Amino acid sequence: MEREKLESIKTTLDVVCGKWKGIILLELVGQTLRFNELKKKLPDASHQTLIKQLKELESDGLVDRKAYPVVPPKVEYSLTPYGKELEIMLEEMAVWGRNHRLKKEHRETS
Amino acid sequence: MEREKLESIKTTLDVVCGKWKGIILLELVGQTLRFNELKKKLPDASHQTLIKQLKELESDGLVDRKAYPVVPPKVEYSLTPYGKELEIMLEEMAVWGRNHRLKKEHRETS
DNA sequence: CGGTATCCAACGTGATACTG
DNA sequence: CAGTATCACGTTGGATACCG
Repeated sequence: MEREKLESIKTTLDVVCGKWKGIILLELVGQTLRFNELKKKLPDASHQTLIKQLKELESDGLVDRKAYPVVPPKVEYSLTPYGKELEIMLEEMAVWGRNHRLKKEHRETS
Repeated sequence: MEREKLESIKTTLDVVCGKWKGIILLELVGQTLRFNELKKKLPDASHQTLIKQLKELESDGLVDRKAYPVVPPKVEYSLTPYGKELEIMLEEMAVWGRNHRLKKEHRETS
């Protein structure tokens, strides 16, 4: 197995492996959301965990943060062109995860 | 965004997000390895961290563990048919991760 | 050779309170 | 509304030592 491939996988996992990052990215596919809208979609994520993860995603170049100089503040998050390239991978993850849960249920009821 | 899709992504991340899991899975694509062989391929992973992660992957149904009743012990790890379905996703992760690193280097040298 | 048992440090997540 | 600061806590990964 080529060394570079291994590194690439680690890199991807590093970027995507926050408790809510996969979901954040998926929510942002195809739409721009304000912080509060995003928060409503992730009711189980705490306020500043969400902020932290958004900041990490931003500094990794996946998410674009646009702050409007108004009162009260308004901040919009969206995917960068680059973050959009993750969509294929997210789809694959969704497909596999669905099967995994079905299989798990099957194991537990058999 | 459909609720089920979000759950599916979380499920997948739960399974794949160990420090070495992605790499372990990738190494096992297409080949069966003994514990020691695997260990040699992951020189930076500690002995029982590796064991822990293998156990988790096993209980998640991704990895098959085959122990031969011989002395000294011989244990072989391989992907289950089910684990093999991850291959597509791993490939996508490798592709994206490669781009990510290239972009990062570009940012840092510009 | 492969695995277990403890114990510990580091990190990620979350609760709460406060700011502009 | 969005973000920061501080602190507490659980989980994860790793070091060490020991077993079959």
